[in-house]
Amino acid sequence: MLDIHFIRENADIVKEGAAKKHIEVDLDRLIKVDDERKLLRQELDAKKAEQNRRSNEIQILKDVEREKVIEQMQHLKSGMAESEEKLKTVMVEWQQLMLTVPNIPDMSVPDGESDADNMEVKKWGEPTAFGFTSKGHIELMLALDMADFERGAKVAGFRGYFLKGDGVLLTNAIWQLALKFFTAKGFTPMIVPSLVRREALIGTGFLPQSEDDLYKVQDELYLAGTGEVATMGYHMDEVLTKEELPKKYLAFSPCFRREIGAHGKDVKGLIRVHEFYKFEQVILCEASHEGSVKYHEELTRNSEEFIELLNIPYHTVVNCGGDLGLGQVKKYDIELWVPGEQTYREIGSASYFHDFQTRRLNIRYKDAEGKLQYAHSLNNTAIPIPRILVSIIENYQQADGTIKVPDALVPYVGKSVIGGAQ
RNA sequence: GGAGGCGUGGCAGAGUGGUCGAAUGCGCCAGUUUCGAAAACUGGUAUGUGGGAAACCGCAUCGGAGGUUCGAAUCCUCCCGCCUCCGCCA
Repeated sequence: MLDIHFIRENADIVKEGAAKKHIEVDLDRLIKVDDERKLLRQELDAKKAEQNRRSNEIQILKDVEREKVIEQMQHLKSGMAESEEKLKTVMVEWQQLMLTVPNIPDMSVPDGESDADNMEVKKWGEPTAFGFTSKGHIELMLALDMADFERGAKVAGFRGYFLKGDGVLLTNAIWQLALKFFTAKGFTPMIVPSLVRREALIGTGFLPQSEDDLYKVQDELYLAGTGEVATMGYHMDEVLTKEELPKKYLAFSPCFRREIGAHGKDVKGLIRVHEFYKFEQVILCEASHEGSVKYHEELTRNSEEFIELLNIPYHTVVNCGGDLGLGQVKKYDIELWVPGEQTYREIGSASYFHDFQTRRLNIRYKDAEGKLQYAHSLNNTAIPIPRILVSIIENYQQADGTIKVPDALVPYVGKSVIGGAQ
């Protein structure tokens, strides 16, 4: 959410930003509704002031005088009820409109409509070359009994999967390495809820826009698509001290995505699934653009380093305006080489939000002057399971169908090759 | 799932219909004192919002949303959360 004062004073900038993101927003309507809101508010405040004044008089008055004033007050009251009703209607629309106003993308964000327009900013390693005919991760994993997709579909439906045997060992090894790596970077590990209330999803900017992407369960609870939701909700309605910032969390959680708009995409394998597990980096920092930019680069670099540790070719792209979410100011995607598809596939997204999320979540801190400020927030994937398995398995496959274990993972897997003679 | 209790400022804790935005204590900030500090004393210490150049003034906020009343922290309803006991359970 943006500050209404900011929106009013910078309507043109906000409109340009929305256009760059290809998000429709009716700012003129919002400003008109806001005018009405202010006017009604002032009217009502004046009436309440009158009411307060007269109520105090009533205490002192006696008998007939008192009865007279009370009668007058009853009149005033019915007039107020009308104003309140009007204001309530206006506020409903005001709230709805406010939630649709996107954050403004950074100047450095390129124009474009979709992920096809994202621009490469960094490339690391060369696409893996094989001296043999390489296989896809599905074939490899099935042959090594690391996963089961047929039974996955039988039990869990479309996009269901089981991880098995060395698939689980490999997963566990990645988690161990991630914990060690990211905690060494100063992140506090947390296991966070996936089952969350609506407030946390509105606060992070997933609702009301993306209702269709979320699983909703009974009792107005939702299954979050990322640990970011609960981790940001953690400090909801809190006032932090300047000294405890930045807060750096490494959140682990199961993640659930309906992938409603993705029917027919990535129908097989572990690239796109409804249920997965993710370590997520989340940062809350002081309210400065320079600080946000600094931490954004840091978050991105952390993930790049982790991938370099696994020694998988990747590139980093800066997302174009049309590929940015409502609250995001700027976003980098890190994409790993997938030999089976001869392309890079996203394994993580690093974004910063300025105070867009913290305004909605009411997360503040006291600055050096003792003034309350909304903190800034950022997040980036640390590592997603099982998607990361795709790139590891495909890039590390060997001619005999076995899979070499990346050096960094060997201590945690307990062997250097998956498959073949043990 | 059943029964009961509770939710007040940074914290502790009064307040059960009328100058209550809220006693008191602690904490915090400033001053006096001191070579300096501690102690003591004095004063100040919520947030949001509207108006105003400012001083200042209005409105709102005692978990949240409604309601009763001229007037609600206080009474009523629903919701959320916490605690205790019983039941169930990994």
